[in-house]
Amino acid sequence: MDEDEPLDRARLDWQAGAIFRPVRTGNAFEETVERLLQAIKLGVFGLGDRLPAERDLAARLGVSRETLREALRTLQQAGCVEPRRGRYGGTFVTYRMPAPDVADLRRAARDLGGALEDALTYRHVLEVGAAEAAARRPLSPDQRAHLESRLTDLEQAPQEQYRQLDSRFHLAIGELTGSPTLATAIAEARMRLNDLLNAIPMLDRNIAHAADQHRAMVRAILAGDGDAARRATEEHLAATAALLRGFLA
Amino acid sequence: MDEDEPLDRARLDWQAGAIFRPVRTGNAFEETVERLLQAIKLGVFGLGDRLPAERDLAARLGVSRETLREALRTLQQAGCVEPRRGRYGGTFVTYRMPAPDVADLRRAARDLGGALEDALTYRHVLEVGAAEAAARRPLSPDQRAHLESRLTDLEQAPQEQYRQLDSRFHLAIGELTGSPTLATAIAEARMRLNDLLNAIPMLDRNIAHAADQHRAMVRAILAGDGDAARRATEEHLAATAALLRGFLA
DNA sequence: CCCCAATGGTCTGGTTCCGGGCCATTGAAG
DNA sequence: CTTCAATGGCCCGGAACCAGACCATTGGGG
Repeated sequence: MDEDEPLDRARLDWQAGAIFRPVRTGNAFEETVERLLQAIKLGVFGLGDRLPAERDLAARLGVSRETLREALRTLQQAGCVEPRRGRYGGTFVTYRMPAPDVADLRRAARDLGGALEDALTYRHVLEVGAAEAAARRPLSPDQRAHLESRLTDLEQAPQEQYRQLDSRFHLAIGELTGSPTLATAIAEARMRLNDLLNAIPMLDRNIAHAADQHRAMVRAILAGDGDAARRATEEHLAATAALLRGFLA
Repeated sequence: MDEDEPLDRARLDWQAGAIFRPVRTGNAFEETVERLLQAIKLGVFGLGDRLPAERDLAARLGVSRETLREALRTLQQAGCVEPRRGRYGGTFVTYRMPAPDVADLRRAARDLGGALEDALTYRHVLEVGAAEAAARRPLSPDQRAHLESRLTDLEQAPQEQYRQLDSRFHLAIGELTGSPTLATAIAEARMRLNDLLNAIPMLDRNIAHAADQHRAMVRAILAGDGDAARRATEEHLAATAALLRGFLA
């Protein structure tokens, strides 16, 4: 046994995490809270927007209405959301993004721990690959217009909404790949880094730099130039990652 | 409202699938069966291998022992697995891969439906990105040896085990990125295509071609040449995808 | 002014799932 | 030969979760 154990251990560690990872991540309630919170923080729903009706939302999330309501109640108590009754009522977003704070950033990074490099690698592979895939795809006029509109939304964004519109821009590229799975994975990767990205102070110089890179990405994608799209995205993500590491150092 | 509705719909469809996807996919039992079956089909556990003990496995899968046992019972009835009691007992794999069959392939593809292109895109982005990421990373002697050993295992594989060792080779590249999330995603992407890939008849010519590509990938990764790793992987995946589409046409 | 449809708010019965304890079986070690 | 530890086999009480029905509130349309 003393000779076989190390081999078995190695074999399991090898990819036990990849195959034998948990089937169910904790309880449905917590998962639902997290999902809604991220939807709001990613800017899918902005301040004052109405969430889908409870019955509808519960069905989309594959969770019972009771569980969803418990999650909404939690968000309400946290001041993120506010229910209104009656016809044309609903659940409305009241969340306002807190001002960036380097202390928050360091704390968030500490919480992530070793998962930071993991998340950065994951995001890099997904977003670079998605940009290239989108560029190599024939895009409809609607799709082209949609991408450009996301870009102009972002460029005209008031500082308060910048992060959320930035997320929406990047998620839009994922959508253009035509692979729902890929789009979902990009959203998930971004969710993991979201608290970190949101905590980065916004300097005019960095925003201007990012805007150039965003434009380069869009140009390459619309031109159908996969290599250029990949390079532009690599550059953009590298800049963001460097910025992040800078504030953490 | 008649004017806002279309917008709301579009807004939701936009990425409702990405953010508001189901929190829980069906019941724990079915999910567990699927996971175990895929672990076996991906070759993580070969014929005659012993699975981790029930208590251990249940903990890894984040599921109760009863639920796991129900899943194992199902696999046993399907002839995939066989329990043995007593110390040094356990649950042993009895699954043998069925011979490739084009009819199976077409049926599996029909079951996937439109998700086929989705899965292929997803896999392409992940595996190409992973190969590049692995190449750009400093690899320990152990890691280099591990990759080479996976390659030689594959090259010396008896036909019966070829598919499973092929999966293990590709998953090993994911591991080399140092990103558990990425490795997991690669495993998941491969799982989706697994039934399809397993149903492809194995022709000597194709296997020889694949072997060349595998060697090129390993060479590039070990040489730290990210561009070459990416190109070699792109070529390999394109060939596989073309083969697949060929049998479906 | 009244009605109605859509929404959030509440309750209940039933199912799944979990946590943990206990038993039965087996083969290696002493 | 006996002991013992690790394993699969079994069972139960409680918690989580679900499906669905019903109530309360609201604002627009008739």
